[in-house]
Amino acid sequence: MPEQNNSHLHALKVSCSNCTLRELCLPVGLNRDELAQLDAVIRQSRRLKRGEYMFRSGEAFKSLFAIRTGFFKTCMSSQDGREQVTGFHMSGELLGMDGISANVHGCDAIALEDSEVCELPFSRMQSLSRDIPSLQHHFYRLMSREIVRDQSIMLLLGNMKADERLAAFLLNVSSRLATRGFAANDFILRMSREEIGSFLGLKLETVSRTLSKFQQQGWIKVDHKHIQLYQTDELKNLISGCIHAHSH
Amino acid sequence: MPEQNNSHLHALKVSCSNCTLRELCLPVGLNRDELAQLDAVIRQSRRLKRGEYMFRSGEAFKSLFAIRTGFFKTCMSSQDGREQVTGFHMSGELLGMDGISANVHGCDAIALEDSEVCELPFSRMQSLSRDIPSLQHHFYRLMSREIVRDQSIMLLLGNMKADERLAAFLLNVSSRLATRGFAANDFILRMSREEIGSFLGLKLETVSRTLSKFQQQGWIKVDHKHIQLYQTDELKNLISGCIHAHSH
DNA sequence: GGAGAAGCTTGACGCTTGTCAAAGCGGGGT
DNA sequence: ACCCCGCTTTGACAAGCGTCAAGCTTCTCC
Repeated sequence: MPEQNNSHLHALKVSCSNCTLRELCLPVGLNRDELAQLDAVIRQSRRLKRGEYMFRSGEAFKSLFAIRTGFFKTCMSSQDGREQVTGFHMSGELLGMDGISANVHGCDAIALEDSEVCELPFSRMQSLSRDIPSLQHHFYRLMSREIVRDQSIMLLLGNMKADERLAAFLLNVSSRLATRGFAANDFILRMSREEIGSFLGLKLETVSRTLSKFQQQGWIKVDHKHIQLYQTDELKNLISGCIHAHSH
Repeated sequence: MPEQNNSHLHALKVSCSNCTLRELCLPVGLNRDELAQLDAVIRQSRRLKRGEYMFRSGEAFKSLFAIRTGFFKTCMSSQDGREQVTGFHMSGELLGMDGISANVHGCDAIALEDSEVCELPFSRMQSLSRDIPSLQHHFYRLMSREIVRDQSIMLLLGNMKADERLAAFLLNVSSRLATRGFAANDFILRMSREEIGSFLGLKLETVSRTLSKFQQQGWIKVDHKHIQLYQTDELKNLISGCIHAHSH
């Protein structure tokens, strides 16, 4: 249900100009000189092992982080210990935008596999985006995209049943992997059943049961974290009714 | 649960410079000349009657809208007709930021009472914010605030029980009204039970029953849309466990 | 002012999902 | 290589919320 297009690459195109290279940035419309300025701002990338924090809720906000490689979850925790996963994030995505409003990070970002990120000091990106209009516009669009993503998750949590949520989740993961050149119908989940459940507003047992149900119906194959999608049409059918429709 | 501070006034301070006046803008740090530029960009305000659309999902995105007076809901509708309310919005709040990413509005915005809005043509705000750094920063913060708000609603929809959701909702409305100088413990709801339920991921009957339950316990008084809060402490107790806590 | 529609409340019932429990499997670390 | 711990699966049961239905109040429009 959340973004099923290839647009997350835009973040990659900006963030990895000093590594994954020039041509990735061109779509943003930067010239050679502007690229050099951008390179100068991006800090050396940081490597994180599985389980490490990219940032924590409550920490001072100084930078945005772009995922170069790897996989992350973001989550908030409540006073009584419950934690809610607010998103799963793959290469090319930009994290930390919720920290801008109060100059404090609003969630934890934790690596679910060994990962590599670029740090973008926000104040310098801000002044740079004054000089490079297309960069400014790009940032507005990225933040807007995050708003759209969050709202489609609100729709999922507010309207959909357990099997619809799982179907939407699997299709979302599948399409995002495909965008990055991985197999769309055969992948390894990097997160636990509990983390999936937390993200989808379900208990881990419900996640497990629903996956088993999908398997019994021949729609997917589940081997622990290894998922294969056999009949994506059936999954799409499940959520066809609850998908967002423009009114015109 | 969503924003319980006075920061929504920031949008007002920007948007209403040509009406609600100068001093409201100063906190953003604009000088006389910059204010004049801003005034020139803001279009004459528009009046809307109850039930009218400020914008519709699918329409071309050209402007953001600041609510000067009145009350709005934003909602998305799915193909099978179900609609989900994604937010309720009061004076001073800025709407339409989800349209930036795709140049298309992503939700409907509908007046729940006669209202008045300022239109901010986005491309002109964008170029103006290049010349006025504090305005640029202000916009980033407003968008970030929207992300934070959406994520706290995700937390509500993913983790909380019906009575916790209602308590969080009532306290949120109360605090936002107080911020605007209205009574915090005695107010008229502008939306129906069904709209509340849609926003909170509940059915209207559950909303009604839960309000009745609160009333039986002496915590509130319900007379249709007229709500009085008698024991906000009890409501706060309900949600104290599920409120967001920084990890440090 | 009256009639109809829309919104609200309340009850009875059932389904979906959460809770508790037990057992199996797999993976990571020593 | 082995062991232990954590993750997953599955079952039985309970509860919370949704569904259906009826009756009531309030608002709107003529």
